[in-house]
Amino acid sequence: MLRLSKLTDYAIVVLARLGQANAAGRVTAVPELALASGLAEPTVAKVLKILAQAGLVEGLRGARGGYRLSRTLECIPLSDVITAFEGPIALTACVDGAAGGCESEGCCPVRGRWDPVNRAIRDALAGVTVAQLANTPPARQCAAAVLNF
Amino acid sequence: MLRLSKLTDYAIVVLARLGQANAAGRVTAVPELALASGLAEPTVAKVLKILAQAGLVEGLRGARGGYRLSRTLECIPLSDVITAFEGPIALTACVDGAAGGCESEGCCPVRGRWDPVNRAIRDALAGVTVAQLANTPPARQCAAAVLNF
DNA sequence: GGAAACAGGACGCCAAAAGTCCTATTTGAG
DNA sequence: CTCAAATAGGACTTTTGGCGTCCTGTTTCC
Repeated sequence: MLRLSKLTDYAIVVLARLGQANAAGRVTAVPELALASGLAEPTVAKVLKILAQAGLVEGLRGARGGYRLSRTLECIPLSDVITAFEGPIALTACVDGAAGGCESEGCCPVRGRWDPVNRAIRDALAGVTVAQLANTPPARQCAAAVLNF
Repeated sequence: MLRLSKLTDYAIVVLARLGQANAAGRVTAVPELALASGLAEPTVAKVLKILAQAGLVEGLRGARGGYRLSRTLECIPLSDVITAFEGPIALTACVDGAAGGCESEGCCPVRGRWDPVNRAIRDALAGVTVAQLANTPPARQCAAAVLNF
């Protein structure tokens, strides 16, 4: 439905919470984040693992461990979060170089013409930071194109 | 996955074919469209029914009936097609006035802040016409904002 | 009157998402 | 040195929604 998956949605919320806590220099663990976000612990854990694999957060193992932001929320564009959970941002499967996937590739009247559209969506999502989505008070701004908020 | 549904994808292809045929003043029926599109007849029929309900095409019943475009492809923005098949364009369920859907509504740190993002996506999709996606030779242009193609 | 074609809905299958859980590994504290 | 806390990684089950198909009714031309 042109909707983000729930995990992606959760990720934004979790990142927002992490931003609040980490701004105070603290490291936050899963139980605390789950409580603050109103989500189930296993779900939050799953979200954080994916965020860690994408390099958006840093996991600190061992007792007194937890998670920490790799960059400030101002430096995390929405497109990065979405890509981590949903893969490359493209409205159709037949993106640029993807050949062979479509059976009617030869006669498709829209072949190759989705690329500008996908680029527009990507640009729009790259122009919004997680900080703008969270209620984060304006901290130091990143060098990023900013959407007309 | 931030992907269009297959039906939406088919719809663009079918509209493109309809544009070619209708430019010659003809009315096209389901079997012919299915053949030209390389899709199964029941699928094409389903697509056309939805397009007709959305007012994008006009169904002519009875023998020698078929489908005809309600407007030229230049006047059909991509957003109209997507809305017909996927509902309102919004990345999250908690859009503007939608209250009560989210259980953690009260404490959500991103509450209400998705709206500008959704608007940006909508604008981007409204700026592309089906004619631009199809290989349609440039006909008379509609009064529509056009994406940087 | 009959055939061709759309209108509208209902049904079943399947794939992907979503949520949960288990085990291994790491690390700090006592 | 041992234990507990916490992440890493994967596997598994349930559920949801897309997708394709089909059936019945209605309309219209020949």
